[in-house]
Amino acid sequence: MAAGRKSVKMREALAAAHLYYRQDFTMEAIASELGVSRSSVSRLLSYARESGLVEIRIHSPQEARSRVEQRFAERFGVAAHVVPVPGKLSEAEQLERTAQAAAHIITAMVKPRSIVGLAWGSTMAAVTKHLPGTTKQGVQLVQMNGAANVYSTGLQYTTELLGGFAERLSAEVFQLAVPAIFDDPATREALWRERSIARVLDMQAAANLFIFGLGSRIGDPRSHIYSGGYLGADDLGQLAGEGVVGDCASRFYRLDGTTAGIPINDRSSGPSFDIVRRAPQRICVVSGATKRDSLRGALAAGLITDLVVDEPLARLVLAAGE
Amino acid sequence: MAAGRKSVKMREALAAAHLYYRQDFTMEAIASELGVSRSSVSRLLSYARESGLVEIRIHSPQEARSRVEQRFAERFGVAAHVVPVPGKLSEAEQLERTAQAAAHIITAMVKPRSIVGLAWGSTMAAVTKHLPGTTKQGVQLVQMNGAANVYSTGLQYTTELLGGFAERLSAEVFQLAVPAIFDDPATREALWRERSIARVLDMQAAANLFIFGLGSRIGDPRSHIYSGGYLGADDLGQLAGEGVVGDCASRFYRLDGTTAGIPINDRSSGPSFDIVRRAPQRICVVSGATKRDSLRGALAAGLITDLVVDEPLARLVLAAGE
DNA sequence: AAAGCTCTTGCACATATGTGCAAAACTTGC
DNA sequence: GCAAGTTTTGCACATATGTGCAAGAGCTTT
Repeated sequence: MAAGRKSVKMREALAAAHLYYRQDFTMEAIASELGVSRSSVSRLLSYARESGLVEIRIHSPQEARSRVEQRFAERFGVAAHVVPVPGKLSEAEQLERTAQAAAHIITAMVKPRSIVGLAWGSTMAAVTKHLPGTTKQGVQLVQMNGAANVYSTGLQYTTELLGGFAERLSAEVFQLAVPAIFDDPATREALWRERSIARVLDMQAAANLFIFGLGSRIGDPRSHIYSGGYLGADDLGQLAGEGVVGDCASRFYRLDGTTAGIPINDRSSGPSFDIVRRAPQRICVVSGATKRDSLRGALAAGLITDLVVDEPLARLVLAAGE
Repeated sequence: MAAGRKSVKMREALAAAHLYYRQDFTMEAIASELGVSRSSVSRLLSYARESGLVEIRIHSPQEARSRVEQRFAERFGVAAHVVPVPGKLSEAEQLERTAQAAAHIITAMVKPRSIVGLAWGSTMAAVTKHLPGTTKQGVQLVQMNGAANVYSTGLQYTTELLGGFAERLSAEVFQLAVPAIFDDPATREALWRERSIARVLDMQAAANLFIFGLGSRIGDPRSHIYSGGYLGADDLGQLAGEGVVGDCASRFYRLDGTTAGIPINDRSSGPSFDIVRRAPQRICVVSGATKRDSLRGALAAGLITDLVVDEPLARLVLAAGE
């Protein structure tokens, strides 16, 4: 009986965790108490941590909040979590660290029965890798923007991404199997009337937590949307002409946060910013200096309530606003 | 500047904790990143854990709740935390374990701006030793029952106990400097009208969390109240005659939870059970087989909402109720 | 400014912990 | 009921971590 085995493991892990973390037993002692080998105890404890049975949280007394975080609160009204990155680190390593911090912050913010909206993207993919497991009840996870493009349905990609996310949060998944950017706005309107799709859109509007990265400025090869066959050459020209600095869930915006008069948005599968702002908590994860203007625009648009950002980028944005 | 040093340490500990617990760095790596020696990092991390900067919590998914805990919920309507104790352990070691578990549960239940009522006793003394530090804001700690007796004012004892508790919770202390049991009920009435005392009594009534152990059956040398000069020989005879099985904050009760007609209660410094039951959460910590009937009585009196108990005692109580 | 004190640091060592590997236990499919 | 496949276990080793001690830094007192 597979389920039985699992629950035995869980109980043992729980017992081991108690003895180890609460009573400061050595693994050796736990081993003899549980009647298994020391290495099994080591593995049980790993399991307990990874599966979320044991949660380690770090409290920052507010005096310890960094200057930078305070200034984000004052200037933009967002709760910033600034991730320090030491010395010279590649952009990829910076992203990893930021994603790791974000994963824990997200886990702490998802409550039982939350409806969580998730915009796919490379940042979110990085976050997923670091999410610890939890045992929250009744969480629902909604995909915010489509991922199909000229070359692929994106199903593989989003299924993996959302699936990873959902597994860690033990959530139910609602996928949005449509193109990221439609060729014809009328197609979107038609699909949006399909009940199977409309149900997902309703859940988006009801989300109480929205988690997203930001597309960076045009031409950045690391943002999927600009390089993955989602946009034609004429589209890119149009975005440049309108002064677009980034996107959030496939919706494009300018440095001042406005979206009006950017035709591509009429073909986007992502939610309008009014829908986004309906969610009470909106966590943005963003890393890397190239995202400076994306972040400035998203802040101007009021998309963000909670920001996870690497320190250099945070400083850049503060400096740019002066 | 002492404050400055402390806050530097805190920031470093926080940074180290992030790198260690979030990013899985080795202490060696953290050391080179922070520019200190590896052993300092080890010490910083200890500090972070002890000071409550890092909190380790253990979640029990309810399927993992033990049979015993479920039966406590069904039979008595209390949330029991059963502490397993392996094989043969002395009563003192059992108490230590139970106290250690209780310390963590208590820490998790104290919220910012809580008013916490605390009944002194040997169980609480054991709990105090294991309380981790926290940085909660605006917690107030109220002594529920006096501790003076024929030989001592009890000030030393309660100051240490409450002080230890308060320090870990960064709470403000309200002591009740009166005898545990008055010789003359009129003295109590008079004192109770003193404004300095009345203020403490008001706080007791306003407590939202009440934490207490239980006095065990008469004659048990481990319960202070029966051996510390609090009660005369005639008092003890009276308690026995009335079928008293234990006390909570110096108030005595019978196996069925009743208190009516026990004259000593009129001279007790502790709160009436009606006052106790006013607190929405009432945590009882109790360990050791001799407390069986004390616990049964306290359960019958409805004093308990959350119970921390060692497994053998829990089983005894369940068996006795059948 | 020196002496005396306390608190912190790094070193070196003793333990404690993580992990690849082969054997064992257990599952599954026939 | 057996064989192939999968998972779990303990062993042995390599690392990682905790801690007593002596030296150093920082602060206080004279």
